[in-house]
Amino acid sequence: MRDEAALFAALGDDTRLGLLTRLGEEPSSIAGLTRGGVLTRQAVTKHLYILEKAGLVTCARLGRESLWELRRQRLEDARAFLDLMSRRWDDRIERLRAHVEIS
Amino acid sequence: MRDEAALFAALGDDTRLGLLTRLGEEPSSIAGLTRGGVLTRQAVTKHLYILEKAGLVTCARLGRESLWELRRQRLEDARAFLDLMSRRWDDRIERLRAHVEIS
DNA sequence: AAAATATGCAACCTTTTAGTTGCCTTTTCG
DNA sequence: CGAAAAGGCAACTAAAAGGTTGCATATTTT
Repeated sequence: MRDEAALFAALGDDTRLGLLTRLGEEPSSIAGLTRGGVLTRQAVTKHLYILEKAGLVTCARLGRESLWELRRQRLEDARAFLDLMSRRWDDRIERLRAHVEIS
Repeated sequence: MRDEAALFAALGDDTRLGLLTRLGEEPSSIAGLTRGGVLTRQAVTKHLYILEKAGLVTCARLGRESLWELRRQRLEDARAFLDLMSRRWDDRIERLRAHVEIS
């Protein structure tokens, strides 16, 4: 279960969140993601690899360019984990409250 | 809106996820969190500060010890952000599908 | 008051991370 | 074919992250 850390770590960077947001609009190539930004192509590439390793994006080669696409499922995974933590906390509060009411 | 990166970055570490999980069970002191682990007290302290800066925990001094507690709300914030991204992606897919059906 | 417990602060070290530059390969297009 | 466009790979740098040790301070506890 604790491979979630890598997932959150991948999300924990401004640049990468920006890339994810753009990929959320539409799949894009490295050159496309680089255009208009301040980073070099290689910097973008490295971030994409990190996102890929975390399972947040996939890449498909298409001729001379590679199309990167968001993997919604992985966002869901992260969300589920946070849900679980929240729920556990709520349960604990509930148990506490119940215990107080008894005594 | 893009202070979410710091939030996810705080979540993106095994040790911190572990601490959060323990704090999800019950509030605890630094010494308490250190006992039974492999890290030094100072390492734990640093992680707690990072979590605090990200808004994920709060600290209340109690005599000679400090009680750290999970802030459920902040988990919710992270979840909401992921929700938003997922939803945007879905909407886009939906738009695409609709467009294809028309043509 | 003295010993023990819980923490704070600061300096230091090592590994990762984020980015860069330079050069080489693969595709496409005029 | 030859130039332009899109990428891959590797080496290098600076800064941040994760940890440690050592020492000082505040609170209990006996």
